[in-house]
Amino acid sequence: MTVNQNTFTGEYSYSVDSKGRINIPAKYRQVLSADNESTFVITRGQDACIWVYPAAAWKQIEDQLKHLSSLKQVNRSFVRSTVRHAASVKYDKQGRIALTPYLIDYASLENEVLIIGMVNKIEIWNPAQLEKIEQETKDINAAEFDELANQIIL
Amino acid sequence: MTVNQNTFTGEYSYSVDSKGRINIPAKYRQVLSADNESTFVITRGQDACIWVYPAAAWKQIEDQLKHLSSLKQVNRSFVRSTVRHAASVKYDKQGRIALTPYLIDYASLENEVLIIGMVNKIEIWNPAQLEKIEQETKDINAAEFDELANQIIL
DNA sequence: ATACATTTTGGGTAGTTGTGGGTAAAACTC
DNA sequence: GAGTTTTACCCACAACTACCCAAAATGTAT
Repeated sequence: MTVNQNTFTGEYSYSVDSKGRINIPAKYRQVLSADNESTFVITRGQDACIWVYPAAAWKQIEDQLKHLSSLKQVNRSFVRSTVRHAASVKYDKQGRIALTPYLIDYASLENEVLIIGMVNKIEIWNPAQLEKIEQETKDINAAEFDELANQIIL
Repeated sequence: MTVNQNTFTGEYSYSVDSKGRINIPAKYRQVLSADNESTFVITRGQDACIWVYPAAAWKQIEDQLKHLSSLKQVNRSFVRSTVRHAASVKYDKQGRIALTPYLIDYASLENEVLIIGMVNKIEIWNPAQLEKIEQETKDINAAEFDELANQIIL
């Protein structure tokens, strides 16, 4: 295969149907490696959006969480908050996954949504929410982007 | 089977019936490996909740406890508090397990409960109790959360 | 521009799941 | 040992989910 597997870029405008389902763009399904078995893990994003991981990538996160001892209070809280809203979802013959009511509510999704490739994961946004956040953080980001220049060479 | 065995994620709102029974979410039963023979071990959680382990995983915990020397007072207390209220329970044809009166009381369970996947185990909460604990520990955790998040790349 | 193929969207149906409750066997009490 | 309580197992129903079919929309090639 010529393209990078499990690597997502670009932006798509899709819709959530009355059953809470959403189509995974065909391009993303095509780059998903076979070992994921058509399965993604959806979870609560750090921003007001839904994060979608290839199942195999999420497994690595789980494996790390398994090594945190539950005797520590912080560890328990951390594992709980990370995993609590995660769900493993397989896409159907039409390429759709079912979102959970909680995540739809958390991301304030209505009919129209924006699907954005974030390299190793995918984000699902309410377009209005994204616009709002971009506006709010515009000034702050400008300064910090300079810092990043040290880490990433574009 | 395609998904990760004995690995639990997500959150479910279920109910405890008048006989003290609670349904194990179908997703959790499906990922339980065959060697557990439909059996979980329920025990007192570190927080005010019930911990539910796959039977095979609990066996490993017991093995670890065996290696704690009983000469130390702390060890004796710890072993006692961990094992004392543990019960092995097999789920019925409808997928329900019976909780013990002690554990129902310990976790202050009423009709409505929250079942949370914690990767290698399951937690059963009174929603109000969880909310309370999360509030109490929010500030304490903030700093350590960041540390953990840096180690585990989401 | 037209025909063909792929992709997205909408909806129907059969099977699964969660919940309540009934009954018989087992355990416990006096 | 008889009566009472508890436990284990079974059936039934309502709500939900997964799966399938089909139409609409979009993209591609000639």
